[in-house]
Formats: sequence, structure tokens, C-alpha cells
Amino acid sequence: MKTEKTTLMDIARRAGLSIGTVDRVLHNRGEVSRKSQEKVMQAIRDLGYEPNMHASLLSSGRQALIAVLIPSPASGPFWSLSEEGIGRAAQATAPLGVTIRKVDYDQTDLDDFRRAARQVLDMAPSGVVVAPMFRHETLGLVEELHRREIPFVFIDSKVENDSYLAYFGMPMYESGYLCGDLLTAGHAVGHLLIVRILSDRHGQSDPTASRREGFMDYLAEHSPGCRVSQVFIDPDDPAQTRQVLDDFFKENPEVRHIVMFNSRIYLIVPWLESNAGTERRVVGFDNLEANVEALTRGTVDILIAQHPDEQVALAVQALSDRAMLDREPARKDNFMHMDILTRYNVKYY
Amino acid sequence: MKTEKTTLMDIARRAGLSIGTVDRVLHNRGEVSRKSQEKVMQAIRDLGYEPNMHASLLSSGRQALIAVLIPSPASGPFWSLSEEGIGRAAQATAPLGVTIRKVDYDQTDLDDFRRAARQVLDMAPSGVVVAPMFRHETLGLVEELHRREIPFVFIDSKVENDSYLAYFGMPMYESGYLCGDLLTAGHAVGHLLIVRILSDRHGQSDPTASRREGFMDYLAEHSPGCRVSQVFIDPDDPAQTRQVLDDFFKENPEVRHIVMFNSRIYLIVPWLESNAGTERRVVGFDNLEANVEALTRGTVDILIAQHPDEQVALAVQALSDRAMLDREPARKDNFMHMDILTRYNVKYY
DNA sequence: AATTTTTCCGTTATCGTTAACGGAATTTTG
DNA sequence: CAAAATTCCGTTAACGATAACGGAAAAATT
Repeated sequence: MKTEKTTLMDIARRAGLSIGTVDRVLHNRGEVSRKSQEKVMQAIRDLGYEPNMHASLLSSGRQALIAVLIPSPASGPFWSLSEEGIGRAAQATAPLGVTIRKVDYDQTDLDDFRRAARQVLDMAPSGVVVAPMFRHETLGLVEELHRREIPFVFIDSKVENDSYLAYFGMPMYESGYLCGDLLTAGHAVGHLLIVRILSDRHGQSDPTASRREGFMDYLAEHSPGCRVSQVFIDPDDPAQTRQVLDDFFKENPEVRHIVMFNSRIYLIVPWLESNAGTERRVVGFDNLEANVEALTRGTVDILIAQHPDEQVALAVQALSDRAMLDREPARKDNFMHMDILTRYNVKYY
Repeated sequence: MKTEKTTLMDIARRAGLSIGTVDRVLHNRGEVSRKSQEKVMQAIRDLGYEPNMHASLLSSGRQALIAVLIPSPASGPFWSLSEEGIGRAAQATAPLGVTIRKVDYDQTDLDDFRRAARQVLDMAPSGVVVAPMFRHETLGLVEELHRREIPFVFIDSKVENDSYLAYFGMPMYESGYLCGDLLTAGHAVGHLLIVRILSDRHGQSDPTASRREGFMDYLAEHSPGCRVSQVFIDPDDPAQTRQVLDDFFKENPEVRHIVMFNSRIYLIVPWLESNAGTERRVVGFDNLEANVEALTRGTVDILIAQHPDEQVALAVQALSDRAMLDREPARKDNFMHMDILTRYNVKYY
């Protein structure tokens, strides 16, 4: 089986034209008569041409700059997970000629996001990864990107603009539903506790809202009589957290099931560990270092993780493929694994 | 920040030599005086040279042929999962100039493995992926590969030969331990059932033995008084399977927990579904199509999956990187995720 | 000292694609 | 019908690394 690669030269010969013309057809940059165009396309079809990516990239000297716009690790440990993903993506794509530049912003500071967005635009990247926190401003950004024909990829969540190249994230509603199953372990539960963050109480956009919905729907279907209590804690005030939990469990000592829908289950770990002795079932989200440690110690039973590092890596890969190889991602919307982590499998993640 | 790539020419100039000499140093193929050698290496250090992979690959016309030696899908559905992984790996590496050829063998037929091994050697590949089934013969093969300086990667399991480039597999003992936790859901269980395959009864090498060990150790630690029963079924005889289970549950109607350590939990699904009504907890391994269907229907509660497709893909990637880019894998032994699949998260895998 | 070897190094064609350049052929304009 | 403008196409020099080739210089052999 002689698999001699067919080259531009082969096609040119078969079409009775020159490689210059063939190249013009391939990149349809005009200056080719209809008749020649068809001859070339026929030859390509006949010979099954596959461009040589090395020759192409070498000759064109194509370079790509990909901007990654995410909340800064300083504004919470969740996003520091993605650092590693950026590193891996950088390593994988660097030899291709891709540079990755991270631009982070304070996820609680709208003005800072505006600044970061402007910075991204100013560097005229060939692709942008966006983790949206501010709906309205993100919309503005992506519209501008669309106008400039700069492809962009959403991770974690997305906003209502359809011109994105791809999206990588967790199915939120389903993760809540799954969480219900894991917390109750399939049994009926009489009374359980949801711990929430104080600032989300009146927050207009709680990103975990649909997760909570999925959870409640699971309960309604599988544990109909269940009573659901909520308490609100202040992430910056451990004393308040302790107080709130003390109060709740003094009144409701029978509650055995505790869940949080954001990534901050570690906030209640100190209380749990100083009030050990009761058998409890605790479920949280995301493999933050602090969460994983609590899981390993047995304070937390299950974490549902979405691995933001993988999301970033895939997002960068998609943009790199687009910029360097003109390849579109296989799927536009990519819902990622919901990994169930217990103390017994966590060390292999 | 001017990041003009430094080329061979830059180095040659700085060293006061020609690119020919620089190239000889880079690939240390001799014919260079000690003094020149050092001048070149100094220049490389000074300028921070990074070879241009496209120019290199284009010029050298390097090609790689990677052989994948795995049990045939016909000998059980487990290995057909890896097909997809081969496909993905092929797609990813083909543009680099890598061809992948699968060679499969009947995992119950020693002679067939010998034939397949010979076939692999005859095609003089630049790398081999091996899923070992026959210990002794695999040893023979890899020793020969080592002699011929052909790198190879183990997947699924490995044999006692240290010259492998990498290994990708599941930690078997730990997967059994995890399985114990998932089957009992952390509670004490009085009596449970392990279903095994008849042919493994006296089989000298049951690949799931250490998984069973991990399981038993979990029980000893967390459910000490638990009684463990075993039954043996014939995978080719549904009637026998039914009979065996009927008999067992007539005598032990109180048993609620069932587990299998190989990938064939689907074999007992028909019995489970025609004997529904009792609340049972069923745990198995691997995301075979039949298993996943049973999971979705609720007949099986949990699957622990190792995703052979990922293993193959990573193995091929490692060999491709080695053959085409002279890159060594980051880690030699790679233990993969143990994914916990329930009906609620399975569709995202 | 003349020769043969050996050591060492520079020159160069090549890989396949890209894109600038310029020229021929054709069409439009005056 | 000549001049000007288009349209269309072939030629060619990069891109950076590879490795074959041959030649100069040094060393070893007579």
C-alpha cells in the first residue's frame, strides 16, 4: 500500500495548472477563473489531498495569542485550580506557536472586570477564553469580539450570545439532581440542611441557583416529605458561621444531612470537626485543596467536581485548533464530567 | 518584548560556525571537535534555543507507525470500548505523521497471541501499546522489543519488566476498596453476594484478584461481621446463571447487596429485572454499553469505570511524542481515574 | 617529505506551503 | 484601433531544519 502523500504539486499537475493557482483555490483568495477553480477542486477530490500542516505552519509563520479572562485566584480558591490547566494547555500548544496570556479580575469588582476586558481587547488576541461573572459586561465584551471576528470560548457558564465558538462547563441542574441522590444515598430523609453564603441571599444572580433547583426536584421525586432548612453564613466571619450552625443544631439536633451548592464547603469544616461524634452525611462541590483535605479526613463524604483545569485546557485547545489549523470544535456545547469524589478515589484525580 | 525565535542560523553565527555543525551537535552525530561542540552548546544556552518542530518534521520527513496490541472486541465487549480511543488518538496524531495499526488477538487463545505478537514485530513499528493477557508470552515480546529498541507502553495491566516507557491503568486494589465503600454506602452489612465467572474459579491469573482483595479489606475494616457468599456463573449459559441465582436467593432471601469485580455485571441483569420488587444495591465495573443501560434503568446502582479509551489514547500519545518529538512522558506509572457512575451522571461520560 | 587517512566543517538541495511579484492574455475604455 | 485596465496565472524566494556531499586542514603513515 503506497501511501505517498499527495502534495500541491501533484494536484497542480493533474489540474494542468501551477501550485500558485492551487494555493489560491485552497485559501480561496480569488484571482482564479471559474474553470480553473473547478479543475483544481476536481483534482483535490480525485487525489484526496490532505495539507501538510508542518509545511503550512512553517511557511506562513502563523502565530496565535490566546487570552484567558478569568476571576483571579485571590478572589477565592476555586479559580486557582484553573492555573494548572492553563499551564498544561500552554505546554501543549506552545510548540505549535501559541502564546497564552492570562488576564484575571476581581470577581466582586465590576470595574476591575471592565479594565480586564479592555486589556484583552487591546492585546488583539486571536482567541479569548471567558469565564463570565458579570452578565451585562460580558455581553458587551463578546459582542465586541464578534464584531472584530475574534473567536471566543465560554467556560464555567455562558451568557446569552450565540456567536461563541464553544462552551465547556458542568450541567448545573443535573449536578444538583445528582447531589440529591448522593446526599440521601437513595433513602428517604426527614430533614436536611442547606448552607448558603450570606451575600447570595439577595444577590440577583446566584450561579448555583439552577443547581439548587435540580436538588429540590430530586427531593420532591424521591423523598417527598423532606423538610429543607437553610442557614446563611458569612464567608469572612468564622465566628458568625459557628454561631449560626450552633444555633441551628441546638434546635434541630436530628438533622444528619448537610449540603452546600457552591465550592465552599470547607467553610463549615471547622464547625463539623469540633462537633464530631454524630454520624453525618456531608456533600459539597469542587475539588479545592481545602475541600479535598476535609474529604480525606472523612469530615466531608462526597465532593462533586467539575475540574476547571480541564475546562480551561479544552477551551484553549479549541481556540488553538481554530487559529492554527482552521479546525472547528466537534461540538459547540460541551458538558463535562461530574466526577464523584470520595476519600477512596480522590487521590487519583 | 521582542520574542523573535532564535534559529539555527543565530546560533551558528554566535558560535562562529555553520548551521551544519550546529545541527551535528544538536543531534550529537559526531564529527565535531570538542572545542566547537562547546562553543555551540554555549551559544544554545545563551540564546535559549527551541527547535522549530515544523521545520524539523518537514525536513526529516519522519513518520511513525504505532502498533496497538489488545484483545479483540469479539472476545468480550470490554475491549471494544478502546476502539473509540484508538480512533481519537489516530485523529490527533495523524497530522503529525503517525499511523496507528491495531492488532488484536483472542484473549483466550495463547497461540493467537503469539501470532499477533509476531505480526507486531514484523511490521517494525516505532512504538507498541500492549494490553497484556498472557504473562509469559508478553514478557517474551517486550524483551524482544527492548532488544530492538522499540519503546512500548502497557495499558490495563503490566508484567514484570522495567523497560516500558509508560503504564496507564487503574489501581486495582484501590478500586476494590472503593467498591466496598460504595456497595455498603458506609453502613454495616450483614450478608452480601459476590458473583464470579466460572472460568476464573481455578484460573491461575484472575486479573480482578487484587480488586477482590481491596474489597475484602474494606469489609474487614468497616463491616467486620459481614458474611460474604460467592456464586459462579457461566457467561455462555444464561440458564445456568438464572438457576444459580434462583438457588442462592431461595436460601438467602435477606441478601440485598450484590457485586461483581469484572466488567460483566450485565450478565446478571436479566435475573435482577425478572426478580424486581426487592430493594437491592448492585455495584459493578466498567461502562460497557449493556452495563450503562442497566444503570440507566436503575437495575444497577453504581459502576466504577476506568475508561479504556482514555488509556489507549494516552498510551498512543506518549509513543507519538517519543517517536516524533523525542519527548519522554512526564510520569512512567499513570494511575487513572476511578470514575463513579450513577444513573444521574452517566450521560456526561 | 610525500602520501594516505582521519578529522572536522561549510555548502547546498530538499521537504511542502505560502504569498509576493510580474507578465501574459483578455477585456474595457477613449 | 490603440491604450489602459482587468483578469488570471506561473515563477520564485522565503520558512527552519536535515543530512548528504565534498573539500580543507590536520594527523598518521610510508
